Amino acid sequence: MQRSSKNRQSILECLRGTKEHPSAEWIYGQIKPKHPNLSLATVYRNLNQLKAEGLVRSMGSVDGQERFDADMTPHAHAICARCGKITDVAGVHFPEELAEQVAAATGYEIRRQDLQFSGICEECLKRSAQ
Amino acid sequence: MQRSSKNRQSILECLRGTKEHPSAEWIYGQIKPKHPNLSLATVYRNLNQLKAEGLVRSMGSVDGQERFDADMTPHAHAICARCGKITDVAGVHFPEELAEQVAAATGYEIRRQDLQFSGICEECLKRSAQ
DNA sequence: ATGACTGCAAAGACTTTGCATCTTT
DNA sequence: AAAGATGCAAAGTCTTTGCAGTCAT
Repeated sequence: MQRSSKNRQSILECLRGTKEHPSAEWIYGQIKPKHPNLSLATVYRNLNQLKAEGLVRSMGSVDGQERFDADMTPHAHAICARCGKITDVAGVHFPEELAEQVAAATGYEIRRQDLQFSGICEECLKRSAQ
Repeated sequence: MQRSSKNRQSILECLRGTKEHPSAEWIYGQIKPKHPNLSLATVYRNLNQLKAEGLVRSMGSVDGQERFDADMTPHAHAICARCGKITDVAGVHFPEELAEQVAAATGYEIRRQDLQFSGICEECLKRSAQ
């Protein structure tokens, strides 16, 4: 049986309190100052556990690092191909019936759908304009 | 300037000739028998190069391995969370105007959009039904 | 007490890189 | 001959794991 753990709690709170869609290491960097003997392995272990519990999901890897999100509501993302930033996109909804179409076409039992846009973010555009 | 290379050629053909959305290692395994002194590093190097040229794209990582696709036409994918298989989904089109909405909402210059479904594939469903 | 959680260091897995050699132009 | 491409082995990254000690129940 699972117990309560301050580390796991902090990790979840950290993830819920940011829009960074961060990597394990970023989370570690945030929490470490307050819990000086936290280790990176614990962050990885807890992220995997939270993922298995469905409290957190993986956004896939950007530049070789897995990125996480605690916002489990369906929403689209935009990823900057240059700096790796991940931005939530509000107000873009994909029709629910798509999942059924896909299930019919592929035989899959669909559990999740992700709509991901990739391009260059506003800051990177400005930076390269100069 | 770039030169022609049998290795790169083979890798591209391999990728174009399969629906596996394979990893570097899978491609290596396919080509190695015909080119016995091919090295895995070369596969990685060429995949990166092909990616930079826009002839190949990355599907993101599945179980820690990056997966590639040479089909550059917009299409949706279904990924099996159990076995990692990636299946093309035909006939599911996302409205083009979405990209514009996203650009307006985020300030990004959108270059690509990916629609990804994840769930359990037909074979895995059968397997677990027994 | 028991089983879960943790830190640390070591191990693992995937990918990249340095370098000498071989190819293509 | 010059610039790319390659093989091999070594190095790098990110992530997981083994183990002994700690903590929650």
